[in-house]
Amino acid sequence: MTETAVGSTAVENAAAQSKSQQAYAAVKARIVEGAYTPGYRLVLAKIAEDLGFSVVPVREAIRRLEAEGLVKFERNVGATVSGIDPTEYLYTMQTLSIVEGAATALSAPLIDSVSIARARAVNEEMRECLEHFDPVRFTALNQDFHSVLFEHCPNPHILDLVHRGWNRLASIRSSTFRFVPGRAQESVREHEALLQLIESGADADTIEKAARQHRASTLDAYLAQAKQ
Amino acid sequence: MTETAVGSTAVENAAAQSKSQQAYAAVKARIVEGAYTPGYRLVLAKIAEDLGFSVVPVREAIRRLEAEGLVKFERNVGATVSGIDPTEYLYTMQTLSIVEGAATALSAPLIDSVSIARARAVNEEMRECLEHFDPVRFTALNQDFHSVLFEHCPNPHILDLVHRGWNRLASIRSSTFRFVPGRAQESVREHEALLQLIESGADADTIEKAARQHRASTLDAYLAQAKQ
DNA sequence: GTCATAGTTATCGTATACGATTTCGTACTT
DNA sequence: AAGTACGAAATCGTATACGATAACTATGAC
Repeated sequence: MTETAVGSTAVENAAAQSKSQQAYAAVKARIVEGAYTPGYRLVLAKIAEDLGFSVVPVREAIRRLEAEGLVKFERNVGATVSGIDPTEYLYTMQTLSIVEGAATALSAPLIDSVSIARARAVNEEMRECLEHFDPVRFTALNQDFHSVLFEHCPNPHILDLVHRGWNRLASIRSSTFRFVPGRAQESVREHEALLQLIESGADADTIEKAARQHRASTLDAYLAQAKQ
Repeated sequence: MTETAVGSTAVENAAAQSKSQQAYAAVKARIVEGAYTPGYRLVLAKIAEDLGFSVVPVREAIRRLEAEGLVKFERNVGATVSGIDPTEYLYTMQTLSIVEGAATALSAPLIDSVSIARARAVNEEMRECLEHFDPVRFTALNQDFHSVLFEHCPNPHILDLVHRGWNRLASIRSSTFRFVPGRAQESVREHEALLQLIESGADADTIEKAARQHRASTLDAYLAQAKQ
């Protein structure tokens, strides 16, 4: 756990990968880790040289990242790590609130008490992170928390959408969007409340609303701050 | 309206497109129109020859289609139009019900009476299609109906997810999944009910549930039939 | 007759090469 | 001094080429 890049295709374990896949994983990792920040110019020839192979597989990798929204690829101009745009952030968060809400509701009936306990442990760690002020770890743990809940999610498509959203948010990590004061504490509290709802066997609709609101609240906190 | 391939990037108007984009549009169109049916083997060299250019842009196009789920691309084996799998159908429909539900709820407050009237007209055409038994046109009109409702959707990301779902369904059009007896009539009725909800200014949650159920019912009808 | 194995063919994956386009810098004009 | 026009450098887009891999076919053994 606590990996950086999220998604089924992120790191296929073997060495028997195509260079195209390797390039995809490498560039994606750099974006998600923050080595390539938004606006960063992705020069194909340079990346190819860095990785030690030609531009063709790199192009394919970039195209794939483009399809996932992590990269903007403009004809005859080049590729850049995509956007800080507040509007884009709003879109992403709103979409995430919907797909996370659905994923949580669909997963809830399938979560056993062991998973609940693990999720609770992760949430405790998050609480500790707050004291030591470790936002990077906090974010990673936050993904872990929800990943535990989604472990038995019956719909991989929805899970994939969640992961895409997370990666997209990760790509803009160091920007102004994250970490509204006080929001993190609230987030930990909401996690606990969500766990109790799941434990109590609350109906799907209630759980979905709670999970959705959990994400939406972070967005609201940002919007409220941005307004000032 | 009543286009075949749906999505923002489907048909960039000019001739000044990259061959990669042309290839993408061409192959996508063939899939969505049903010329390439599921399982169809996409031989890169052959497609390249058909279109009159080399394999490199075709590969990029295929990669993009892969990212959208329309194509399965296996290393050293090749690309095929992706799947009829009932499970896949279930995933897609379930995901669609969620994103369409959200898109409808988000759009509802922004829909004016003119759009409502247009949607209603489309729905009337659908009713007529039922009498002449024109399922292809019915499906196209169905997309038109919802497209009218989504015209002012404030979140393009969600709209994009809707379009991807539609394209995915279109790619399996001629299979056993569509057109459960009686479902089409019900669908037309549900459209009218949905319009009345929107007109009456019902709250977001009610509209979302109705829109979600509209898609879910089609899935349920299929599942019930498949069980027999 | 069926299975295993070797050889052939088809197709993929990637490198290299080069024309096309954009961008940047410099010199020239007003 | 500011703006424009030209030229050079950087970078992209695509074609071609070829080694690598998998699928297919045919031949032989049991």
